[in-house]
Amino acid sequence: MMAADVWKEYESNEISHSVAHHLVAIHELMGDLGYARVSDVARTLEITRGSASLTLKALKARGLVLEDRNKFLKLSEDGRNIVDSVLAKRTIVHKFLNEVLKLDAHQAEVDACKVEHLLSAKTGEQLLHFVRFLLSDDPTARQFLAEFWRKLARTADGQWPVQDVDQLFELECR
Amino acid sequence: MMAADVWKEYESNEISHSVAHHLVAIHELMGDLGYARVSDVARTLEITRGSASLTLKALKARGLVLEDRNKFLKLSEDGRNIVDSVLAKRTIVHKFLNEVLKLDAHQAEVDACKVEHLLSAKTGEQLLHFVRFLLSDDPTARQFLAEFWRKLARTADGQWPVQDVDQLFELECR
DNA sequence: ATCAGTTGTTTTAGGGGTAAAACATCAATT
DNA sequence: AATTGATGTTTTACCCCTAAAACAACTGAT
Repeated sequence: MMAADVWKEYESNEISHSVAHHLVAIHELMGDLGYARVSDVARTLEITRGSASLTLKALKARGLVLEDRNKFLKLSEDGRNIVDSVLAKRTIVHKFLNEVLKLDAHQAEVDACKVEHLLSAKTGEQLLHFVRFLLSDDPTARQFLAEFWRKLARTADGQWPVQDVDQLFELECR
Repeated sequence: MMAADVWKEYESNEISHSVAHHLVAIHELMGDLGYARVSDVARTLEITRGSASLTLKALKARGLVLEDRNKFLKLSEDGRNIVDSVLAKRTIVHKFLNEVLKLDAHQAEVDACKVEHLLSAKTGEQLLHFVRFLLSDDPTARQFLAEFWRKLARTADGQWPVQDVDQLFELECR
């Protein structure tokens, strides 16, 4: 059985999906336009200015977003750190899903987007090491990937979701 | 830039974290006690009966949970399918994080719990194939894992989050 | 100087999820 | 029969996120 403190950590996540994307939007706008205002964030995320205004007000109060005398926004040091960790996880998860598991780019993007802000730093770090080695030119890695993809190509899909997991890994939970 | 229809899919997820755990709780209670009432679910999840009552009322309305004449709950066919897919993803993600990436069991449990209901079926399926082969007795897989773990052991941690990702994978987004 | 468009904000409202409290039912104990 | 405990529900309220609408302020064009 899963302890309640485990599943309840989900809601107590310091950084929500929405907040992550507001911060990333500011980061990208700074790169693209050189500035970021409430309207720019709203347009980027395709939400109303009112909604962006409220969320960004909260982020200013949390010290993740700073504001100009002229209402121009930028990330604080803390905000930048969050964006860095989120984008790093997004990148590595996308790479793993797309280039290793061979999911199409759109599905990889959607799934990476869903989990990027939820994975722990340690998980992101280990996944980075793993994917880095997996996609390196190390002959062991190359041979393994070639063999995996070969087997994958001959696998008939369709037995998902669960019966397989039970057979292959002795499962106590069913 | 990430299109808004991608990041907005998060909220439009058919099955929320909370709902997933209510359904799984019923599943587990059926296995443990042979029955599941509102109070049992509330006790399992460590939330109030009132909160569980409201959520489960919604799940009954959605046809995922069925109710006895005596207020005893059980999963519908749809509810069972959701539980199966969620538990399958939880299991395979946990196995990957713990047995491949060598995260400790608790961290693996927390991270798996956070993403289990968000991953697409296709991602779960591919991950299953991947982990199955990776942990099989195939010599290519065994050699690869041994080499990865050997390299991992000599890696000094701490360069997370992001500078590394940039160097290793030419990144357009920063 | 006026008018239109853009921008930022607040207010109001709704959905999801939760807690706290009040309430009604029911069963077992006395 | 009366009390106690467990159970299920509703109400109220709060937090997060969003939309819609109204409002104020600023900018630019005429």
